[in-house]
Amino acid sequence: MAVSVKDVAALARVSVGTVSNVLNQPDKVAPATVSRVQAAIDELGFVRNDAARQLRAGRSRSIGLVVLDVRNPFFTDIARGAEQRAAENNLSVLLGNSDDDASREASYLDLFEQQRVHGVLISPVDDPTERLERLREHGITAVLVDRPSDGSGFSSVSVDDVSGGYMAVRHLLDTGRRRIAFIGGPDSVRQVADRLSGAKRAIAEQPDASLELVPTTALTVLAGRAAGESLRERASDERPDAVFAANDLLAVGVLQALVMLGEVSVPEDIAIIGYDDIDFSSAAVVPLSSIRQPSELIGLRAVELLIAEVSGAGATEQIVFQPELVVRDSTRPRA
Amino acid sequence: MAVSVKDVAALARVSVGTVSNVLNQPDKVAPATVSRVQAAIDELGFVRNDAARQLRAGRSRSIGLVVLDVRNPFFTDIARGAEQRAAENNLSVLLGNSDDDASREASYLDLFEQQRVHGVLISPVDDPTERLERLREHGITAVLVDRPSDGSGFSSVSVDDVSGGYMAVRHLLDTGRRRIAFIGGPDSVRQVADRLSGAKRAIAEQPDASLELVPTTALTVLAGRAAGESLRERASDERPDAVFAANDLLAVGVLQALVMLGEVSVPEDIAIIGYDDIDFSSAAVVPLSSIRQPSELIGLRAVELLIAEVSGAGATEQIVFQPELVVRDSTRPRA
DNA sequence: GGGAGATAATGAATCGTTTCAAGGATACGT
DNA sequence: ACGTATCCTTGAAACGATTCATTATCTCCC
Repeated sequence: MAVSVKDVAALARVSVGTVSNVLNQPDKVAPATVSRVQAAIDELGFVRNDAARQLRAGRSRSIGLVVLDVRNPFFTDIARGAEQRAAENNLSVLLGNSDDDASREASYLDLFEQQRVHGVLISPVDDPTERLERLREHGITAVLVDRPSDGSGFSSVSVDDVSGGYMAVRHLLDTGRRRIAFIGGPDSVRQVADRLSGAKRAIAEQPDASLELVPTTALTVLAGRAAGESLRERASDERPDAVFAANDLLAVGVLQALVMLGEVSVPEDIAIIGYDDIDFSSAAVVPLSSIRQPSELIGLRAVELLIAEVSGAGATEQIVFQPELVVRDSTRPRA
Repeated sequence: MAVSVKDVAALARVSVGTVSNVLNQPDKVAPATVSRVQAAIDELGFVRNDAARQLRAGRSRSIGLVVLDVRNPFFTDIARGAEQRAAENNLSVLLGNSDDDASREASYLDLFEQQRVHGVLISPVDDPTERLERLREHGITAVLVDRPSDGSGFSSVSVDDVSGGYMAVRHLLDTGRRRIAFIGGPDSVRQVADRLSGAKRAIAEQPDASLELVPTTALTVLAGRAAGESLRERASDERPDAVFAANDLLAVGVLQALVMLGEVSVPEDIAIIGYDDIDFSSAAVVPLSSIRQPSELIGLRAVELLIAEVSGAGATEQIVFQPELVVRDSTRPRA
């Protein structure tokens, strides 16, 4: 049933070595032979066995990508960027979804290690240094995505989340808000912690402003809705006058909860700003202000760094993008 | 650098066969030996080489999944479902994104074939029968996802799109609309054609109703926005009074375009219903009515069918789910 | 004490490809 | 006619795990 180079070689009456050469370096083979072998390949419907190639090569032509949440368009955009650049280099991308769960993340890394992938791109849940060093010892390079490498000796492509957090809250303050709520969590997610820290810095510059923390257990629409409901249930004078959500999914959820029953209006009563600027932000009930990150570019660059590190001198590099404020209706100043 | 079973065997002073047995059937090995081998594995940091295993096994433990659009939450939900059931069976899922492009789809299938995947789940761009039959000849089973198999002899898990299209338009008619526009395309996408055909059937039941086609080139927010703008630019008496968009992404785009400038109001001037009921539908400018499909369940079932077909008698099975109407503000009847 | 039976461990063969040293054929220049 | 350079092709070794027929060791019982 399975057709191998041997069968092709037999039919074309050449050696297996020649078949392999036709496949990999046709210019080393006489034209007549090439076409004879090609004909045999077509006739038998031969398809290369990747496992055997990889075994010989010692490494696969796939890149493993582990993201925190496939349902977040920010990450699928990164994946698209990565995939594009990978394809240009004749590589493919294996997409793994850790769902913020360290054990799922670990099992993907195990899988990738067993597969002897070309390299790994990862937006880690916790501090991955130790695990990634083991990968490196085994000859697998890793590039951090959406997370700086903090001198841990890995290449990384990230966006300055502290600065993004600062921009978001600075914008809220500039438009006259003073009682800010930060909605996000868990803290263990680095991006959340950084955005919060930027937010705090902005608050510190404004003596009459205050920052309240509303923790969530996940960065999803659902968690946002829950947080939003907790705000809506408060007496109106105990509500914040602005919300900075740690990402757009949360912001969408918060928005939904606040506006649904018509008690609270956005942005009149409460302004909202999110993070990531996913496509849907502009299509929300009230178009959402947000902090934009160059997501596809992150994926592209990450693959580039990976390829450079694998094939080149092995030098690491850190890239940090600056985010960008996108203002929409949800943070319109009060009349 | 690379640690193989040989090294482990040497350190534990057993044969390679025994190491393999410890890995795969520890109960066949004396407890003392197991722990000695385990110790050696830990000390050396041995990691199995998947390529070698697969080569021997003749087939990998991955399932290839090709979807039409990773950015569409409907498909990532399917992927999540598939991944979950796969993981329970000690399989992993490779996610490929065809982006409605037949050549991308083909190159993923080539890749999966070279990888000798365990099986393929595919939501195909065109008619994949021929290609999938070649896969089958090579011993790779395929299950169609979000598409009935039409007697082509493959298992499939789909949702009755004709019925969904009918439900959508029937609902619009029931709420008093008569000049319906169907926005969607390209026709070559089977789901679009089926939903349209259901829509036509509903129209046929209502003599005073009319259906207009507004073709799009893709099923994305962007394409929807373009279509929506073309409607907005018309004189108000030439606009339809309801829109049925072939999926929610389109619907969101249409909504954006119509409502943005405030000229057209939804649902007063134009009602909108989408398809898929993605999370964002309920959070749109005007919460969108939609046709809900059990997306995660589709992924789960597809993997189940695949596993059954691969390991069992090879019998195929077709599953067809019925969609469900979800009514929200965007189709509220006019006062 | 010897044979039957159970239990463990062995090691060579195998999967399908790539690589590479070696060999063979051909043409060319002298 | 001979040496040499050029161009193709060959065939065996290697990658690393699994399998399985075989051998080794031990137990138990008559």
